[in-house]
Amino acid sequence: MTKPNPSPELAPQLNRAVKDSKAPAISRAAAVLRLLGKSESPLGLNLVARELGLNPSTCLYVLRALVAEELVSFDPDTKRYALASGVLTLARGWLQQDEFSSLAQGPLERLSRDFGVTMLGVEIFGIDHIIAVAVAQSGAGFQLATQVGSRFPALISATGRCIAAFGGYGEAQLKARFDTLRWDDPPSFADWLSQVERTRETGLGVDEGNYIDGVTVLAAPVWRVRGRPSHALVAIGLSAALKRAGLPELQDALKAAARELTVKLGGEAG
Amino acid sequence: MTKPNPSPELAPQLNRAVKDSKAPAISRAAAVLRLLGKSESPLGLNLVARELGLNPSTCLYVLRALVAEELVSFDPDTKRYALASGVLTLARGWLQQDEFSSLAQGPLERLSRDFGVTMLGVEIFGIDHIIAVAVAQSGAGFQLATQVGSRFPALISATGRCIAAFGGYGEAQLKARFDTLRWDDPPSFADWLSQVERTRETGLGVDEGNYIDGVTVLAAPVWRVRGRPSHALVAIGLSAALKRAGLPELQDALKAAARELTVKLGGEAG
DNA sequence: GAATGATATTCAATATACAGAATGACAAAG
DNA sequence: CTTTGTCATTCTGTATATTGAATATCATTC
Repeated sequence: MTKPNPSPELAPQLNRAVKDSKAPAISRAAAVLRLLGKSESPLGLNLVARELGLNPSTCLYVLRALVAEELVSFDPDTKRYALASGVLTLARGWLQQDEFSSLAQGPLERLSRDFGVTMLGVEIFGIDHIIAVAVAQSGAGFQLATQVGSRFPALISATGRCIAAFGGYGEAQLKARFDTLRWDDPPSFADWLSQVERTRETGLGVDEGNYIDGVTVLAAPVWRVRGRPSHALVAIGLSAALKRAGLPELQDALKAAARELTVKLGGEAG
Repeated sequence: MTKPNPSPELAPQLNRAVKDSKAPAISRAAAVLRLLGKSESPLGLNLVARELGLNPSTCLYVLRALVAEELVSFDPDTKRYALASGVLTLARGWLQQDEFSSLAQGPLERLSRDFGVTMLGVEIFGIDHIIAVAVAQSGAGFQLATQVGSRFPALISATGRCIAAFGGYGEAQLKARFDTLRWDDPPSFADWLSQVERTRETGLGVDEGNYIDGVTVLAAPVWRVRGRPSHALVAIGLSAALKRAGLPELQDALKAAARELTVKLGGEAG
């Protein structure tokens, strides 16, 4: 007889992390922070505890400690917990240290302004995922808002073509990942592979409305070390607007910026 | 006989946090994250332990747990630890939830573009400090770079005039804080008070080269609830360039944007 | 190549963080 | 007004996270 399990839980993965760790409280704290970060609204103690499979008592102490560290805010009236701006201060420390994000910010803003597109600098974590580490919005017209810290599957959209083209992964491995992706208008694996091949030739990943309907995404790889790209520069704009703004010019400018960054980071393409 | 204390330490405050906490590991983890965030470069285990007054052994487990949670990165060759991009993902969760930062981003980008200035949205934490929670850079010309998460003393610069003007703090309290501030060109307390008075009349904080030589800063308060301002919109630009761009127009636009945000947040000035 | 000093890491005893039960606090339903 | 249910919080014994010493690893110097 197992216990009734009234709501879906993130417990299993957390339990694995807690087991064999010499500092389980930290795993729990991280899980709580992530849960609060995902949530739309502040959460009560029991909800957090249930969701993570924690003992409410333990969970209370975790939350109290996080509140004391100003990573979590607590509303005494509603007894609800939410992320506090302390997490921003941590993020700032990372941003300052990260060479890529520091170097990329300027070029991203220039491209964003010149072509009226949203620009991202992303860090590539193997074949698994990418994270937006620098953002520049055009400010004009529609905004395709993405925030720093946003996480995407590695093989999605234009960056995905770059990672597939230059990451040195086997076709079987790519296929397995590819099949898990969600697109507005999914390309066939064969089509996608030929686009990847094109990316290998041109040095530029292109996604024309596959990922998001009516939106064109371009991505140019950046190398910190030889081997596989560590980052990418990404341009995002409405397909119609991009044609007007001069797609070829943007493509060239994007590739040039990526090349320049690769040099500054001491890397080398290929 | 106390132990020799070869290097300055952050230990005391951490020890206080650890005492009486039911989750000391979390306090330690937070301290480690902050230390790594402040550091220019990756740090070794012993350095971290010494700086925080932790047992190296304990510190190792803390760092391992943080690495497992992808909040800290570890270079096996150099055995150095640094913040990892996981902290960005946490920050993103906060940004998404925070009503002010979501609502402010658009207006900030518009003002930044229209007037060629760096724009900040800051959250006010009483008389103690403020944190930049939204940033828009002009991209053109010199950049006065400030990152999301940056922390400043509450009473400094233009925002300081707003907080002093509308925070309802006593003069003695203000004086005490004021005396701790560092400016490029410090105003006298009397001068500063009269500027605060002006801010109370005009609804706009102005700092002309006090905080940073040659740089003018404007700040307009935003109210989430009646009482004292919860946030502010800040414009930063080279004094010379701002005069050319049309300072009065920027002042009006800034105040208008702040008023609009106050309404959207359901607040009320005063 | 041995010795020194600095690291990082493991290990075993013990102070204590944690789980579970019990108690308060509060709101909604009867 | 009482009951019922949910939620937050306190309390207590015990499994275990923490500690400090011991060990391992690696440069650096002699």
